[in-house]
Amino acid sequence: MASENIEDDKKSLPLPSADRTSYDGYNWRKYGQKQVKGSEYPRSYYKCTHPNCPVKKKVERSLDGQIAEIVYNGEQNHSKPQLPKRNASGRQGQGFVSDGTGLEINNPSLVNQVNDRNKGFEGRVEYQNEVGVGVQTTFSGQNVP
DNA sequence: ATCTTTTGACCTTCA
DNA sequence: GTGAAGGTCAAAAGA
Repeated sequence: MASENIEDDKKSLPLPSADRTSYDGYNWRKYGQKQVKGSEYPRSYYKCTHPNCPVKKKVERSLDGQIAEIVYNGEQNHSKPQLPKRNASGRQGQGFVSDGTGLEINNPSLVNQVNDRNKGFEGRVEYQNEVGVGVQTTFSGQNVP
């Protein structure tokens, strides 16, 4: 594999997942695309498809098809969707109903900032990460004094 | 039929 | 108050 597959073949995914863009465990719906100044690449805007999910995601790609920058806005208020969960008939108890990733939902400062539309703050900045348990909270800028 | 993606226009914010 | 850049919404098409 030299370096192709940039915009072709989309029906040959041996993996059960990776249906949407950058599979990170959540479902995103693209709601816009704009070209920002200073960058030759267009920026894509995604929003969580869950109800009551004020989570937004900004994704910028490079010509190589690699993620140049991913900016997450806000936090998931609900757990991850049940993807590879096959429940045969006769299921009742749920011993593992909590988040499958262990993502914590307690960021008053972040929510406050986002809610107040604070400037000089970009919520969370994350780079290409793997799915499963790669959820680190990296804060950029300054926090409340 | 449902859902997602795509594009244009409009709105918001900062200087 | 205007301009520019960025951000968001809506309608239509495709899968």
